Amino acid sequence: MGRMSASTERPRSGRREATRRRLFEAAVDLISEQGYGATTVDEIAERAGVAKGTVYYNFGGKSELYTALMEWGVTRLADTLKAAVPPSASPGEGLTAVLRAGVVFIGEHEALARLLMAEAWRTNQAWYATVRQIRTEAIGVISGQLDRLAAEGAPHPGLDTGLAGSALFGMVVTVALDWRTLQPERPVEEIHATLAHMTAGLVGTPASPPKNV
Amino acid sequence: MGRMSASTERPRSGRREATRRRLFEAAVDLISEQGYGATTVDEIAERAGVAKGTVYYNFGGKSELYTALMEWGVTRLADTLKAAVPPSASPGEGLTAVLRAGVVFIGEHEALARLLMAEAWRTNQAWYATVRQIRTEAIGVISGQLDRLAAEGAPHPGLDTGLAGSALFGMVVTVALDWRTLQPERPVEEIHATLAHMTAGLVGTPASPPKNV
DNA sequence: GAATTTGCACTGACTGGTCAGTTCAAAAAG
DNA sequence: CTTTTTGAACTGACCAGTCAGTGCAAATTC
Repeated sequence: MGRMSASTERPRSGRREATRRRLFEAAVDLISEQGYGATTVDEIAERAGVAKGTVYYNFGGKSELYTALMEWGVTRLADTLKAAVPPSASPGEGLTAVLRAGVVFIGEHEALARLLMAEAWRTNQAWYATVRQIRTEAIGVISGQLDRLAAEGAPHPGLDTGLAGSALFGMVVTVALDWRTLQPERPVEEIHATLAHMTAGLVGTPASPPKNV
Repeated sequence: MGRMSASTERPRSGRREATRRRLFEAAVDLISEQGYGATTVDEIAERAGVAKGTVYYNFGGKSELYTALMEWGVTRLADTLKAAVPPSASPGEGLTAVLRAGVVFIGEHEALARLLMAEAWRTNQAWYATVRQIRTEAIGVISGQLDRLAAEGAPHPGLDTGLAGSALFGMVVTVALDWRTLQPERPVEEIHATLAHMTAGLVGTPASPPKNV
């Protein structure tokens, strides 16, 4: 009658969790560089400092590792974006905050961002549904701010906020990756300033008075 | 020693050219769906209606075929964008025209666009330099219009047009692929209208807020 | 509290299939 | 005659996935 280790609880030692994370990190680096097909399980295991069998023990197979990796990564992104909007923020401030958070996140998780852009479009892969769903979640955070803007009677009431959200998402990721790739020494602020310039028309900045339509 | 003809191209027999194009088209479809690593040379040859040996006769190997394919594809995109701007167009019109051309191109060459997005960020591959260079060319067409806008004293004179060009590029590709993937039945005009909405602030449209179609 | 059991987490040599690339004789096209 | 394509057989490297075995800490028993 010792401790009843209920089936629901597993705070065991955290070892497994740590192993998984090391595998994720190794896989993100390698796959973002080489692509999924060109990256071998042996490589991933070696980089993670783990035996090959461990991959199969933890995930069941290469593609399952990859699916889990995507889920892990995109969830982190979505959570970061969600957390970036203070509840008190105005719609315009909220949008700006989300975009900035996106740029910062990508600056810090470059490999993951490359992966997201590269593999998100492979419609017939096993992981496609997962990636798509969580990606939509991330975009939803952006679209949410756009909805609030629209509700307040922003410059463009007829805007398709879903599509516009995905547009801004693509814009942020592309700009951020170009930044990391071509001019990594530039400060984040400059990147974000450019994005702010470009979305000024949407927000209807007081600086450049919106000409009402 | 075989003689090297001075010209880089050898259009002598149209047959070879036709074979190459069929191989390109087959390869684009298959690789965009499955990825490079998962697509076999046998598959490509079969889809193209050609013998396996023909691939090796024409390209020398799988990776060379792929590099040539990339070059072929990205060049077509860049050329299309360049051709989309009428010499007489105002900067604002020019920008709108380029964005529309991008959306249309992607609508018509979906597989190619997927492939381009997937491989554009794989910095250490053999074909990276090629893709990057021509991608820059494509973005340059957009940035060129932005430069003209800036010269005319558009709303945001301090804008980094290079970065902004890549932002718009990413926006167009992302929106267009989302469109093809999630709501392919929507007419192009709606997609383009959303983009026009979003760039209205850049162009500083005094008289042409795009009407809903 | 020592001895034993349980089972989780991990290991790494091994296997069986897959596929890029080779080769070449011969047919078709030009 | 030359260029291009065919088709099929062959090889050898490579790699996803397997599985019998190790180590270890907590739980259980005596």
